Amino acid sequence: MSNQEKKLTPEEQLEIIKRGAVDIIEEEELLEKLKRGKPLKVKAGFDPTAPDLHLGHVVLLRKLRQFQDLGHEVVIIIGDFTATIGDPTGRNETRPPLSKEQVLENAKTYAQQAFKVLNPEKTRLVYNSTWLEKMTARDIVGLTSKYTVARMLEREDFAKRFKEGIPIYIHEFLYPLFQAYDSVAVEADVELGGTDQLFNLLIGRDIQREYGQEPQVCITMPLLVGLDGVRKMSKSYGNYVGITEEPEVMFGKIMSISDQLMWEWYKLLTDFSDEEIENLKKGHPRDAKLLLAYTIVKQFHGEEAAQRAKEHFLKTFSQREFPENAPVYELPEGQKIRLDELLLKLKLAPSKKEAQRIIKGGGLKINGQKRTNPFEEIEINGELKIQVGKKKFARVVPKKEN
RNA sequence: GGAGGGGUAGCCAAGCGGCCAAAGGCAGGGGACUGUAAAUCCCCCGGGCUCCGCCCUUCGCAGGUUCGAAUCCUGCCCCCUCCA
Repeated sequence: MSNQEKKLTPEEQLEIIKRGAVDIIEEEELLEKLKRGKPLKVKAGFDPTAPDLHLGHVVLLRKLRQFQDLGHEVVIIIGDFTATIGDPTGRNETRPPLSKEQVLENAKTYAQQAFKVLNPEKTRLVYNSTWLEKMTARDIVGLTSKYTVARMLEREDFAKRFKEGIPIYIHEFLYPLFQAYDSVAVEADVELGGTDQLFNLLIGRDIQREYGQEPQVCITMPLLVGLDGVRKMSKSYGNYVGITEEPEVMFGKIMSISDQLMWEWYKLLTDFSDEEIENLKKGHPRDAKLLLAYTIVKQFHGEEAAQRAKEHFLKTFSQREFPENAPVYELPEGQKIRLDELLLKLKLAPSKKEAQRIIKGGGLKINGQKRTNPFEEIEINGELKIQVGKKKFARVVPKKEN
């Protein structure tokens, strides 16, 4: 992504902003705002309950970065107030409210990660507790009196639950209102979110109007589908690629996505133009995927690391070489150990039972040789290159006794 | 406040006195095929024991009945629906 600021006409800016976006409400309003020539305040909210950003967040961050490159200001709202109250949906009971310290800590690492995409100089970080915590009961009543239950129930999720008699808690109505109030507090010109946020973003418009402000323009970005190819990328589904993950890991994860998904990722996570993508589609999908992985890893770890990760990948998986960076374990020379116990010890299996299953199933190779008897004993008297399945490796070296 | 339904392995969901470590599905793991893709096929999927068998822990929690309980009884906790 280029760093330089471009002076573009409002129409040209709009073209860039529209790229990849699902909804823009309203487009004319956005153009109007752009025409004024003043930097816009572009708001996006982040939930500081989990401190790790993944590629799903990056879709949004990239769009924000585009705004910055067009000369606008990004306001990141850290939802620390909501985080200390707990999860609104009531489904994840196991998400305990976070302490103030935790939230601040998370927010810090959050920002650090976000700045791998965003320009720090054009980013303002604000905590919504700053204003939400100061609200009195009277203020809250004031806020809630500006919206109706009927309108709340327009939200698909609420409507469905209402119809099916699944409980909706009162405070769940409060969350969208608080988020909307954030827009009032920062006087947002534009708010960005995932498509699942559309409803909440729209409430922001209404509430801003109620508070005498010009309504924000709402822009939604597609939700990035995760590694499983089905559900949206989320840490809790385990189908994510964290942006702080090791280059090799990141590369490998990206290589494992389906071909179908790959094109979506190209659109949402890279700067390749539509024509370039069309061209790639004509080649071998594997090569396109290698380029995708390389491009994304480069974004977060730099060119050199990306190159290294690619080579590592090719060696290990295409040429099936044993990776040099496999974890090394020392075991006393001469020790005899059963294969299932060895796997357990090397953390290549969660239990002895599982280790036995893997071995019986033909999933263990030692120095390139398949071993299928879990009860076989092996003597440690030389380096062992252990491979479990396709992805797990470890190296055992004998440790001489003194 | 009243009536009814339910809590089973990571999730969904059968089972309703022994043959239940508990059907089936999903997720997951291993193998084959490949491009560590998808699709497909095969195997596995609580833990432990050198293991064609045995032992331990598990069916909301705590007790009880029984030779024997996820299944029956009692109490408790939690969830849901309908009525008020």
